[in-house]
This record gives sequence, structure tokens and C-alpha cells, in this order.
Amino acid sequence: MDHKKDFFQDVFEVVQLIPEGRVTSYGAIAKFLGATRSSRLVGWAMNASHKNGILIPAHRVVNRNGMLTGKMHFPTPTAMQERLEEEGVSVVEDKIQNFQQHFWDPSIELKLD
DNA sequence: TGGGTGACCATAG
DNA sequence: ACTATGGCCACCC
Repeated sequence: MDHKKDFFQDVFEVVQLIPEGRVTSYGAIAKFLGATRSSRLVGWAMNASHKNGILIPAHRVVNRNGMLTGKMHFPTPTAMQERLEEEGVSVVEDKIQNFQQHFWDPSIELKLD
């Protein structure tokens, strides 16, 4: 029970706001939260969420190259890709096709006026 | 308590 | 163009 919200909790909230069929990167989330340098922590938060039983669309978060670097942490090796393709995002060789087209930048989409 | 870790990123060579 | 490396910092044991 912390007085201030955990960094992880902030990450979870942002991830939950990613629309279906869109994706973002660890760095973009970190930047939005004002910790550009802590992009690794975002990925770590994903892992922690799984551990805490928190359900978030973690499959919509990839690295800056659009590669499914986190797929190995899903229940099955293909779960992440399958989730994305269900939402209309093509993945070839663990890489999102037309990445920029699907990219959802919280710094822009959630911009405070 | 302190040090190692990591689903990353930017920069330098 | 690609590869190597250093920084980053909340969390875990």
C-alpha cells in the first residue's frame, strides 16, 4: 500500500488504453511517463503484471523495431503473434508489418491538450 | 542492505 | 549498413 502510485501501475494503465489493432513500444510508454531512460522497466512491468495476475494487452507492446521481443514470456511461443493477428496486425518472422501504421504513441494520443 | 537484473534505447565505432 | 557498448533505475532476493 504505497501512498504514491507505483511506476508499474502507471505502465499498466497506459497499456490498458492501447486500442485494439494498435501497438506501441516500451520506450514510448516510458517516455510518456517521463522516464525515457527506463524503457527496460516497462518491459519488466509486463513481467510483473503476469506475476501479479493483472491482465493487460501486453501483446500490443513491442520494441522500437516492431519486433515481438517479449513473445517468449507468453504462455506459448505463438500466443503474442496470434493475439495481434486476431486484431488485424500482421506479423512476419516476429516482426510487425506496417509497424508505423499501427503505432500508437501515448505521448500523442493521450496528450493533455 | 546492496548488488544484480532486464519483454530497451541511443550512440559510437 | 551493422555490431558493440553503456546507461538506465524500480524491483527482487
